[in-house]
Amino acid sequence: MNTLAEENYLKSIYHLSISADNVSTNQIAAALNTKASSVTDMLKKLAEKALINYTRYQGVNLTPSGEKIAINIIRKHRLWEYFLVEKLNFKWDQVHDMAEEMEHISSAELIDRLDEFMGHPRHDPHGDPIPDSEGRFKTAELKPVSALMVNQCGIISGVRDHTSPFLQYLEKQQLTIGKKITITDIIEYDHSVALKTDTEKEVHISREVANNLLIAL
Amino acid sequence: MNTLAEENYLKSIYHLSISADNVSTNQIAAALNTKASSVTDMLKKLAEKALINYTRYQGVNLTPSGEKIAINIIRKHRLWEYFLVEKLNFKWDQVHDMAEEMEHISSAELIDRLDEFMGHPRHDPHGDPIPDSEGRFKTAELKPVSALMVNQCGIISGVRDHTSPFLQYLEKQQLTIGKKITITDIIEYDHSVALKTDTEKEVHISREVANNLLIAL
DNA sequence: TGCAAAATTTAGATTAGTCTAAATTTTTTA
DNA sequence: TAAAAAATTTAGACTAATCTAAATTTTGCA
Repeated sequence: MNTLAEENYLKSIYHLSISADNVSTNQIAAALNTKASSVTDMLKKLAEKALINYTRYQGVNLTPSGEKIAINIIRKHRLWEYFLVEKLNFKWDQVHDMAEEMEHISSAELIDRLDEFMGHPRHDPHGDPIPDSEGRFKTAELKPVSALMVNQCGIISGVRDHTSPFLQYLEKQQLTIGKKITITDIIEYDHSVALKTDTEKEVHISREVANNLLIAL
Repeated sequence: MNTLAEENYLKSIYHLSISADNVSTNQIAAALNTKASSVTDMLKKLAEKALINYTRYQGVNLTPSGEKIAINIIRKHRLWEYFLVEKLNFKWDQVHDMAEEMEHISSAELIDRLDEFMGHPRHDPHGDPIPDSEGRFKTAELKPVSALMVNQCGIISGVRDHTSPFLQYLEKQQLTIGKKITITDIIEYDHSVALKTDTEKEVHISREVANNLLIAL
């Protein structure tokens, strides 16, 4: 198997690959809170193991086997997050660090049984899709609230920012996964958005929040 | 916090301390499948951290803070084993290696909630007591079946051997935790034991099995 | 298009944990 | 009770992962 460090690199490369074809050394260093020189060393090792395609100075991308490993770690992370929230009653802003440790538990049998125990959930507490045991999953077409127009409505289905402060703020405003919202006004001046929930609650959110809150139409 | 290696050393020292006051370098090396020289190095580090009392050539024992850490790891191990058997339907002979990884998940809050989720179980699937969040637990006074006399009865409450083959054998003979048994005969020649379960099933076990099967009277 | 800035890699160290082989201490036993 | 055997420690080396500082390559913009 792979070391903990290797797994974390693969996971980071996977996440960074979403928005770019090739991932740079510095991007990885920033994501993992480490130095570029350390990243270079590890990239050589991962390339040696054929988990990434790496050309000096040109950035990297995952090979199919590297991607498979990355997706499996993400599957484990999201299933454990679901477990922590649904079974152990943690809040959605509390579970990330714990899942960060638990995602490295190796047994595939364990994770498949956990999946079954929870009824094969499709999404983690933040709305991110949970890959199945074959690594398959579909990313829903989500839009930020900031992309909607007045009177449009949709269901809160994901977040772009997974940090505690943001999640706690959403929780306080009752803007949680599954809630239906309707845009009531868009303030030209600062691009902030007024909206109401299905319980007729009126909420006013900043442009930044509207950008990080994702909607399924 | 402590590293994974440190935690494993403390746990091993704790387990070995049950049957001896001081634990030797070689005993630890055998338990951890490593070399005596590696153990010496680690003992110096643990002594430096005041987790063990160590005098060169004289073996070691845990300090109160070392013992506290060891018991906490054992608590986590046993709670996860219980989870795996009771919630994920693993057999009692399948869970050791998984729990060996899971015992290093650090969050105390997580383990306390897991404990609560499962209704504060007192014993793991092998009958071993689960320490509470303060590290308290009582070891029941258990006797090996080999210490009983004909017509004595008792409840199967623990095992001395935790290996898969032994546990699988017991399972096949329906000699599992909680079963009530009565000694029907003791064969002088080889010290093997005949017994019957509460379902009137007759079983004949070797001296070795009788030694490793523990009973509460 | 050529040079400065930014990004990346290399070189050389460091730390944790491990190992083998040699040296030392303790224990056993003749 | 002294030598042999066993246990333990020390010395020196190795691997994984990291770091800083210096060297190299790429990029971008004047």
